[in-house]
Amino acid sequence: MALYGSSVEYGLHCLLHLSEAADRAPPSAKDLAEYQGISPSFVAKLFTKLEKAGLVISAEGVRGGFRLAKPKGDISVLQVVDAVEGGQPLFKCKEIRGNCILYDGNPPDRVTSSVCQIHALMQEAELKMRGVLGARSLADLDKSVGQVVPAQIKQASRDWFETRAQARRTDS
Amino acid sequence: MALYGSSVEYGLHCLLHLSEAADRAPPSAKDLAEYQGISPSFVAKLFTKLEKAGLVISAEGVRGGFRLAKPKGDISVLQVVDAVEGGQPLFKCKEIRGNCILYDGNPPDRVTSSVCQIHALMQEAELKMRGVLGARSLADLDKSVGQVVPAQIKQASRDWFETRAQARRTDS
DNA sequence: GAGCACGTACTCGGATAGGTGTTGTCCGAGTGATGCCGG
DNA sequence: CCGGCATCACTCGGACAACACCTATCCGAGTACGTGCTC
Repeated sequence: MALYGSSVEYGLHCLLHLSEAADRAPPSAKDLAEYQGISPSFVAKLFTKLEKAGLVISAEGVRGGFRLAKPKGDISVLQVVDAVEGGQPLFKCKEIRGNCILYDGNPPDRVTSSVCQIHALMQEAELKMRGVLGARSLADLDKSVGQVVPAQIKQASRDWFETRAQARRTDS
Repeated sequence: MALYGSSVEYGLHCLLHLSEAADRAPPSAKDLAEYQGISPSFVAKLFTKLEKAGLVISAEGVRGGFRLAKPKGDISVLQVVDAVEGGQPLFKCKEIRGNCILYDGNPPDRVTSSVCQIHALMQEAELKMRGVLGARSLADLDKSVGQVVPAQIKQASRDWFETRAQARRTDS
Protein backbone atom coordinates (compact mmCIF):
# COMPACT_ATOMS: atom_id res chain seq x y z
CA MET A 1 0.00 0.00 0.00
CA ALA A 2 0.91 3.56 -0.57
CA LEU A 3 -0.64 7.00 -0.71
CA TYR A 4 -0.28 7.18 -4.47
CA GLY A 5 -1.57 4.20 -6.44
CA SER A 6 0.05 2.25 -9.22
CA SER A 7 -1.45 4.60 -11.76
CA VAL A 8 1.20 7.17 -10.99
CA GLU A 9 3.99 4.71 -11.66
CA TYR A 10 2.42 3.38 -14.82
CA GLY A 11 1.62 6.85 -16.10
CA LEU A 12 5.08 8.24 -15.58
CA HIS A 13 6.81 5.27 -17.16
CA CYS A 14 4.51 5.39 -20.16
CA LEU A 15 5.01 9.09 -20.64
CA LEU A 16 8.76 8.65 -20.49
CA HIS A 17 8.55 6.11 -23.26
CA LEU A 18 6.40 8.49 -25.22
CA SER A 19 8.95 11.26 -24.83
CA GLU A 20 11.54 8.95 -26.37
CA ALA A 21 9.40 8.34 -29.42
CA ALA A 22 8.42 11.94 -29.96
CA ASP A 23 9.10 12.03 -33.71
CA ARG A 24 8.23 8.40 -34.41
CA ALA A 25 4.97 6.64 -35.00
CA PRO A 26 2.78 7.14 -31.92
CA PRO A 27 2.83 4.01 -29.75
CA SER A 28 -0.55 2.57 -28.90
CA ALA A 29 -1.71 1.83 -25.39
CA LYS A 30 -1.39 -1.84 -26.14
CA ASP A 31 2.21 -1.46 -27.28
CA LEU A 32 3.16 0.49 -24.18
CA ALA A 33 1.51 -2.08 -21.94
CA GLU A 34 3.06 -5.12 -23.53
CA TYR A 35 6.47 -3.52 -23.60
CA GLN A 36 6.31 -2.98 -19.85
CA GLY A 37 4.46 -6.16 -18.98
CA ILE A 38 1.40 -4.45 -17.51
CA SER A 39 -2.32 -4.59 -18.22
CA PRO A 40 -3.23 -3.11 -21.62
CA SER A 41 -6.77 -2.29 -20.58
CA PHE A 42 -5.60 -0.43 -17.55
CA VAL A 43 -3.12 1.60 -19.54
CA ALA A 44 -5.88 2.53 -21.95
CA LYS A 45 -8.01 3.72 -19.07
CA LEU A 46 -5.08 5.67 -17.74
CA PHE A 47 -4.51 7.51 -20.97
CA THR A 48 -8.06 8.80 -21.09
CA LYS A 49 -7.20 10.72 -17.93
CA LEU A 50 -3.94 11.96 -19.36
CA GLU A 51 -5.68 13.12 -22.49
CA LYS A 52 -8.42 14.94 -20.59
CA ALA A 53 -5.69 16.71 -18.66
CA GLY A 54 -4.19 17.86 -21.94
CA LEU A 55 -0.91 16.02 -21.49
CA VAL A 56 -1.21 13.68 -24.44
CA ILE A 57 -2.97 13.73 -27.79
CA SER A 58 -4.67 10.64 -29.12
CA ALA A 59 -4.60 9.55 -32.75
CA GLU A 60 -7.28 7.15 -33.90
CA GLY A 61 -7.35 4.53 -36.55
CA VAL A 62 -5.11 1.59 -37.32
CA ARG A 63 -1.94 3.65 -37.10
CA GLY A 64 -3.22 5.52 -34.07
CA GLY A 65 -1.70 5.89 -30.66
CA PHE A 66 -0.57 8.61 -28.28
CA ARG A 67 1.98 11.36 -28.35
CA LEU A 68 2.87 14.10 -25.90
CA ALA A 69 0.80 17.24 -26.25
CA LYS A 70 3.72 19.43 -25.22
CA PRO A 71 7.51 19.22 -25.21
CA LYS A 72 8.74 16.94 -22.44
CA GLY A 73 10.39 19.91 -20.80
CA ASP A 74 7.00 21.56 -20.34
CA ILE A 75 5.36 18.66 -18.52
CA SER A 76 6.07 18.45 -14.83
CA VAL A 77 5.81 15.30 -12.77
CA LEU A 78 3.24 17.08 -10.66
CA GLN A 79 0.98 17.56 -13.66
CA VAL A 80 1.10 13.86 -14.37
CA VAL A 81 0.38 12.94 -10.78
CA ASP A 82 -2.55 15.33 -10.58
CA ALA A 83 -3.95 14.13 -13.88
CA VAL A 84 -3.83 10.54 -12.78
CA GLU A 85 -4.85 10.95 -9.16
CA GLY A 86 -7.45 13.62 -9.77
CA GLY A 87 -5.63 16.34 -7.86
CA GLN A 88 -6.49 14.98 -4.47
CA PRO A 89 -5.24 17.05 -1.55
CA LEU A 90 -3.03 15.50 1.09
CA PHE A 91 -5.58 16.23 3.76
CA LYS A 92 -9.24 17.15 3.69
CA CYS A 93 -10.30 19.12 6.71
CA LYS A 94 -13.76 18.21 7.91
CA GLU A 95 -13.86 21.18 10.24
CA ILE A 96 -14.88 19.05 13.17
CA ARG A 97 -14.07 22.01 15.37
CA GLY A 98 -17.54 23.27 14.59
CA ASN A 99 -19.07 20.06 15.88
CA CYS A 100 -17.87 20.81 19.40
CA ILE A 101 -20.64 20.06 21.83
CA LEU A 102 -20.07 23.40 23.55
CA TYR A 103 -21.31 25.25 20.49
CA ASP A 104 -24.46 23.18 20.24
CA GLY A 105 -24.67 23.41 16.46
CA ASN A 106 -23.97 27.13 16.32
CA PRO A 107 -20.21 27.63 16.20
CA PRO A 108 -19.17 31.27 16.64
CA ASP A 109 -17.85 33.13 13.62
CA ARG A 110 -14.40 33.23 15.16
CA VAL A 111 -14.17 29.47 14.75
CA THR A 112 -15.73 29.14 11.31
CA SER A 113 -13.77 31.99 9.79
CA SER A 114 -10.34 31.13 11.18
CA VAL A 115 -8.29 28.44 9.52
CA CYS A 116 -7.81 25.13 11.29
CA GLN A 117 -4.22 24.91 12.52
CA ILE A 118 -3.97 21.23 11.69
CA HIS A 119 -5.21 22.00 8.21
CA ALA A 120 -2.67 24.77 7.84
CA LEU A 121 0.20 22.48 8.79
CA MET A 122 -0.93 19.82 6.38
CA GLN A 123 -1.17 22.36 3.60
CA GLU A 124 2.37 23.46 4.34
CA ALA A 125 3.59 19.87 4.09
CA GLU A 126 1.65 19.32 0.90
CA LEU A 127 3.06 22.47 -0.62
CA LYS A 128 6.62 21.28 0.02
CA MET A 129 5.86 17.94 -1.54
CA ARG A 130 4.19 19.42 -4.59
CA GLY A 131 7.04 21.84 -4.91
CA VAL A 132 9.49 18.99 -5.43
CA LEU A 133 7.23 17.27 -7.92
CA GLY A 134 6.41 20.47 -9.75
CA ALA A 135 10.04 21.49 -10.17
CA ARG A 136 10.95 18.36 -12.09
CA SER A 137 9.87 17.89 -15.69
CA LEU A 138 9.70 14.78 -17.82
CA ALA A 139 12.84 16.00 -19.56
CA ASP A 140 14.72 16.12 -16.27
CA LEU A 141 13.51 12.67 -15.39
CA ASP A 142 14.46 11.35 -18.79
CA LYS A 143 17.91 12.83 -18.40
CA SER A 144 18.37 11.09 -15.05
CA VAL A 145 17.25 7.81 -16.52
CA GLY A 146 19.67 8.31 -19.40
CA GLN A 147 22.55 8.34 -16.96
CA VAL A 148 21.61 4.87 -15.79
CA VAL A 149 20.26 3.17 -18.88
CA PRO A 150 22.88 2.77 -21.64
CA ALA A 151 22.18 4.15 -25.09
CA GLN A 152 22.14 0.63 -26.46
CA ILE A 153 19.03 -0.26 -24.54
CA LYS A 154 17.35 3.00 -25.52
CA GLN A 155 18.01 2.24 -29.15
CA ALA A 156 16.67 -1.30 -28.78
CA SER A 157 13.57 0.17 -27.18
CA ARG A 158 13.00 2.55 -30.06
CA ASP A 159 13.50 -0.28 -32.52
CA TRP A 160 10.95 -2.43 -30.73
CA PHE A 161 8.28 0.26 -30.92
CA GLU A 162 9.17 0.95 -34.54
CA THR A 163 8.90 -2.71 -35.45
CA ARG A 164 5.66 -2.91 -33.58
CA ALA A 165 4.25 0.03 -35.49
CA GLN A 166 5.36 -1.43 -38.82
CA ALA A 167 3.83 -4.77 -37.99
CA ARG A 168 0.36 -3.37 -37.63
CA ARG A 169 -1.90 -4.40 -40.38
CA THR A 170 0.71 -6.46 -42.22
CA ASP A 171 1.37 -9.62 -40.21
CA SER A 172 -1.97 -11.36 -40.61
CA MET B 1 -11.26 12.26 -0.91
CA ALA B 2 -7.77 12.82 0.22
CA LEU B 3 -4.48 10.98 0.58
CA TYR B 4 -4.76 10.90 4.34
CA GLY B 5 -8.03 9.62 5.76
CA SER B 6 -10.24 11.04 8.46
CA SER B 7 -8.33 9.08 11.06
CA VAL B 8 -5.51 11.60 10.94
CA GLU B 9 -7.82 14.49 11.64
CA TYR B 10 -9.66 12.67 14.41
CA GLY B 11 -6.44 11.47 15.98
CA LEU B 12 -4.75 14.85 16.05
CA HIS B 13 -7.79 16.64 17.46
CA CYS B 14 -8.20 14.01 20.14
CA LEU B 15 -4.56 14.16 21.13
CA LEU B 16 -4.71 17.92 21.37
CA HIS B 17 -7.60 17.62 23.77
CA LEU B 18 -5.62 15.07 25.73
CA SER B 19 -2.67 17.42 25.97
CA GLU B 20 -4.97 20.01 27.53
CA ALA B 21 -6.14 17.61 30.20
CA ALA B 22 -2.68 16.30 31.03
CA ASP B 23 -3.01 16.58 34.80
CA ARG B 24 -6.74 15.92 34.99
CA ALA B 25 -8.78 12.76 34.97
CA PRO B 26 -8.05 10.88 31.74
CA PRO B 27 -10.88 11.44 29.23
CA SER B 28 -12.44 8.30 27.83
CA ALA B 29 -12.79 7.58 24.15
CA LYS B 30 -16.51 8.12 24.50
CA ASP B 31 -16.03 11.53 26.09
CA LEU B 32 -13.64 12.64 23.37
CA ALA B 33 -16.02 11.48 20.68
CA GLU B 34 -19.12 13.09 22.08
CA TYR B 35 -17.32 16.32 22.72
CA GLN B 36 -16.33 16.53 19.08
CA GLY B 37 -19.49 15.04 17.64
CA ILE B 38 -17.84 12.03 16.03
CA SER B 39 -18.32 8.28 16.27
CA PRO B 40 -17.33 6.90 19.69
CA SER B 41 -16.65 3.42 18.36
CA PHE B 42 -14.35 4.74 15.72
CA VAL B 43 -12.41 6.82 18.19
CA ALA B 44 -11.95 3.75 20.36
CA LYS B 45 -10.62 1.87 17.39
CA LEU B 46 -8.28 4.73 16.66
CA PHE B 47 -6.84 4.80 20.13
CA THR B 48 -5.82 1.17 19.97
CA LYS B 49 -3.46 2.20 17.19
CA LEU B 50 -2.19 5.18 19.13
CA GLU B 51 -1.55 3.00 22.14
CA LYS B 52 0.31 0.36 20.15
CA ALA B 53 2.48 3.13 18.77
CA GLY B 54 3.32 4.15 22.31
CA LEU B 55 1.79 7.61 22.06
CA VAL B 56 -0.94 7.18 24.65
CA ILE B 57 -1.41 5.08 27.75
CA SER B 58 -4.75 3.51 28.49
CA ALA B 59 -6.26 3.27 31.95
CA GLU B 60 -8.94 0.69 32.48
CA GLY B 61 -11.85 0.47 34.81
CA VAL B 62 -14.71 2.80 35.50
CA ARG B 63 -12.49 5.87 35.86
CA GLY B 64 -10.35 4.80 32.94
CA GLY B 65 -9.43 6.69 29.81
CA PHE B 66 -6.37 7.83 27.91
CA ARG B 67 -3.47 10.13 28.63
CA LEU B 68 -0.41 11.04 26.63
CA ALA B 69 2.51 8.69 27.08
CA LYS B 70 5.01 11.53 26.68
CA PRO B 71 5.07 15.31 27.11
CA LYS B 72 3.24 17.00 24.28
CA GLY B 73 6.49 18.58 23.19
CA ASP B 74 7.96 15.14 22.52
CA ILE B 75 5.20 13.94 20.20
CA SER B 76 5.50 15.07 16.61
CA VAL B 77 2.63 15.31 14.19
CA LEU B 78 4.47 12.84 12.00
CA GLN B 79 4.42 10.23 14.75
CA VAL B 80 0.67 10.58 15.04
CA VAL B 81 0.16 10.34 11.29
CA ASP B 82 2.36 7.27 11.01
CA ALA B 83 0.67 5.60 13.97
CA VAL B 84 -2.75 6.13 12.47
CA GLU B 85 -1.95 5.50 8.83
CA GLY B 86 0.45 2.65 9.42
CA GLY B 87 3.51 4.46 8.10
CA GLN B 88 2.53 4.11 4.46
CA PRO B 89 5.03 5.51 1.99
CA LEU B 90 3.97 8.14 -0.53
CA PHE B 91 4.86 5.86 -3.38
CA LYS B 92 5.54 2.15 -3.67
CA CYS B 93 7.78 1.31 -6.59
CA LYS B 94 6.80 -1.90 -8.31
CA GLU B 95 10.03 -1.98 -10.29
CA ILE B 96 8.20 -2.46 -13.55
CA ARG B 97 11.44 -1.63 -15.29
CA GLY B 98 12.38 -5.27 -14.83
CA ASN B 99 9.23 -6.36 -16.65
CA CYS B 100 10.48 -4.83 -19.88
CA ILE B 101 9.82 -7.22 -22.71
CA LEU B 102 13.37 -6.73 -23.97
CA TYR B 103 14.75 -8.47 -20.90
CA ASP B 104 12.44 -11.46 -21.27
CA GLY B 105 12.21 -12.12 -17.55
CA ASN B 106 15.92 -11.74 -16.91
CA PRO B 107 16.65 -8.08 -16.27
CA PRO B 108 20.36 -7.28 -16.16
CA ASP B 109 21.95 -6.49 -12.81
CA ARG B 110 22.45 -2.89 -13.89
CA VAL B 111 18.70 -2.42 -13.86
CA THR B 112 17.86 -4.35 -10.71
CA SER B 113 20.65 -2.84 -8.65
CA SER B 114 20.21 0.80 -9.66
CA VAL B 115 17.47 2.86 -8.05
CA CYS B 116 14.43 3.82 -10.11
CA GLN B 117 14.63 7.53 -10.89
CA ILE B 118 10.91 7.98 -10.44
CA HIS B 119 11.15 6.28 -7.09
CA ALA B 120 14.02 8.52 -6.08
CA LEU B 121 12.07 11.65 -6.92
CA MET B 122 9.05 10.48 -4.99
CA GLN B 123 11.20 9.71 -1.99
CA GLU B 124 12.62 13.21 -2.14
CA ALA B 125 9.13 14.68 -2.16
CA GLU B 126 8.04 12.43 0.67
CA LEU B 127 11.08 13.39 2.72
CA LYS B 128 10.22 17.07 2.40
CA MET B 129 6.67 16.43 3.45
CA ARG B 130 7.63 14.30 6.40
CA GLY B 131 10.18 16.89 7.37
CA VAL B 132 7.47 19.48 7.85
CA LEU B 133 5.29 17.11 9.82
CA GLY B 134 8.17 15.82 11.90
CA ALA B 135 9.38 19.29 12.88
CA ARG B 136 6.09 20.23 14.50
CA SER B 137 5.08 18.80 17.88
CA LEU B 138 1.74 18.65 19.58
CA ALA B 139 2.95 21.46 21.83
CA ASP B 140 3.61 23.68 18.82
CA LEU B 141 0.23 22.88 17.40
CA ASP B 142 -1.45 23.55 20.72
CA LYS B 143 0.31 26.88 20.90
CA SER B 144 -0.97 27.86 17.47
CA VAL B 145 -4.46 26.88 18.41
CA GLY B 146 -4.17 28.92 21.58
CA GLN B 147 -3.64 32.04 19.51
CA VAL B 148 -6.99 31.52 17.85
CA VAL B 149 -9.16 30.00 20.53
CA PRO B 150 -9.75 32.31 23.49
CA ALA B 151 -8.86 31.12 26.96
CA GLN B 152 -12.51 31.23 27.89
CA ILE B 153 -13.35 28.42 25.53
CA LYS B 154 -10.38 26.39 26.66
CA GLN B 155 -11.54 26.72 30.24
CA ALA B 156 -15.06 25.71 29.30
CA SER B 157 -13.63 22.69 27.54
CA ARG B 158 -11.67 21.63 30.58
CA ASP B 159 -14.76 22.08 32.73
CA TRP B 160 -16.81 19.94 30.41
CA PHE B 161 -14.38 17.04 30.60
CA GLU B 162 -14.08 17.50 34.35
CA THR B 163 -17.83 17.42 34.79
CA ARG B 164 -18.02 14.41 32.54
CA ALA B 165 -15.44 12.58 34.60
CA GLN B 166 -17.23 13.45 37.82
CA ALA B 167 -20.52 12.28 36.44
CA ARG B 168 -19.32 8.76 35.88
CA ARG B 169 -20.81 6.27 38.20
CA THR B 170 -22.88 8.84 40.09
CA ASP B 171 -25.74 10.02 37.89
CA SER B 172 -27.74 6.84 37.66
C1' DG C 1 -3.17 4.32 -65.22
C1' DA C 2 -5.75 7.30 -61.97
C1' DG C 3 -9.43 8.28 -58.87
C1' DC C 4 -12.89 6.79 -55.83
C1' DA C 5 -15.70 4.01 -52.84
C1' DC C 6 -15.84 0.27 -49.84
C1' DG C 7 -14.44 -3.22 -46.38
C1' DT C 8 -11.51 -4.22 -42.72
C1' DA C 9 -8.62 -4.40 -38.89
C1' DC C 10 -7.03 -1.79 -35.53
C1' DT C 11 -7.51 1.96 -32.44
C1' DC C 12 -9.58 4.80 -28.54
C1' DG C 13 -13.30 5.43 -25.06
C1' DG C 14 -16.51 4.50 -21.75
C1' DA C 15 -19.44 1.18 -19.29
C1' DT C 16 -18.85 -2.98 -16.50
C1' DA C 17 -17.01 -6.52 -12.42
C1' DG C 18 -13.66 -8.03 -8.51
C1' DG C 19 -10.48 -7.13 -4.70
C1' DT C 20 -8.82 -4.38 -1.10
C1' DG C 21 -8.74 -0.74 2.37
C1' DT C 22 -11.16 2.51 5.11
C1' DT C 23 -15.06 3.91 7.83
C1' DG C 24 -18.29 2.78 11.10
C1' DT C 25 -20.67 -0.60 14.51
C1' DC C 26 -21.14 -4.06 17.92
C1' DC C 27 -20.39 -6.99 21.85
C1' DG C 28 -17.40 -9.43 25.30
C1' DA C 29 -13.49 -9.50 28.84
C1' DG C 30 -11.35 -6.91 32.36
C1' DT C 31 -10.97 -3.62 36.07
C1' DG C 32 -11.20 -0.16 39.53
C1' DA C 33 -14.58 2.16 42.41
C1' DT C 34 -18.35 1.55 45.57
C1' DG C 35 -21.19 -0.07 49.13
C1' DC C 36 -22.00 -3.65 52.46
C1' DC C 37 -20.82 -6.86 55.97
C1' DG C 38 -18.22 -8.73 59.62
C1' DG C 39 -14.82 -8.16 63.10
C1' DC D 1 -14.56 2.33 63.69
C1' DC D 2 -11.86 -0.23 60.28
C1' DG D 3 -10.66 -3.74 56.84
C1' DG D 4 -12.01 -7.18 53.44
C1' DC D 5 -15.08 -8.69 49.89
C1' DA D 6 -18.67 -9.16 46.43
C1' DT D 7 -21.09 -6.35 43.12
C1' DC D 8 -21.39 -3.45 39.37
C1' DA D 9 -21.14 0.02 36.02
C1' DC D 10 -17.98 1.58 33.09
C1' DT D 11 -13.93 1.06 30.45
C1' DC D 12 -10.86 -0.84 26.74
C1' DG D 13 -10.04 -4.18 23.03
C1' DG D 14 -10.80 -6.86 19.27
C1' DA D 15 -14.09 -9.19 16.10
C1' DC D 16 -17.75 -7.98 12.75
C1' DA D 17 -20.35 -5.50 8.53
C1' DA D 18 -21.06 -1.57 4.96
C1' DC D 19 -19.25 1.41 1.90
C1' DA D 20 -16.09 3.39 -1.39
C1' DC D 21 -12.12 3.42 -4.10
C1' DC D 22 -8.61 1.26 -6.94
C1' DT D 23 -7.30 -2.22 -10.12
C1' DA D 24 -8.40 -4.82 -13.88
C1' DT D 25 -11.48 -6.24 -17.85
C1' DC D 26 -14.65 -6.20 -21.65
C1' DC D 27 -17.09 -4.61 -25.59
C1' DG D 28 -18.85 -0.90 -28.76
C1' DA D 29 -18.05 3.41 -31.78
C1' DG D 30 -14.92 5.52 -34.83
C1' DT D 31 -11.17 5.98 -38.11
C1' DA D 32 -7.10 5.58 -41.34
C1' DC D 33 -5.31 2.27 -44.32
C1' DG D 34 -5.40 -1.04 -48.08
C1' DT D 35 -7.79 -3.05 -51.86
C1' DG D 36 -10.53 -3.55 -55.76
C1' DC D 37 -13.57 -1.53 -59.05
C1' DT D 38 -14.81 1.91 -62.39
C1' DC D 39 -13.71 5.23 -65.79
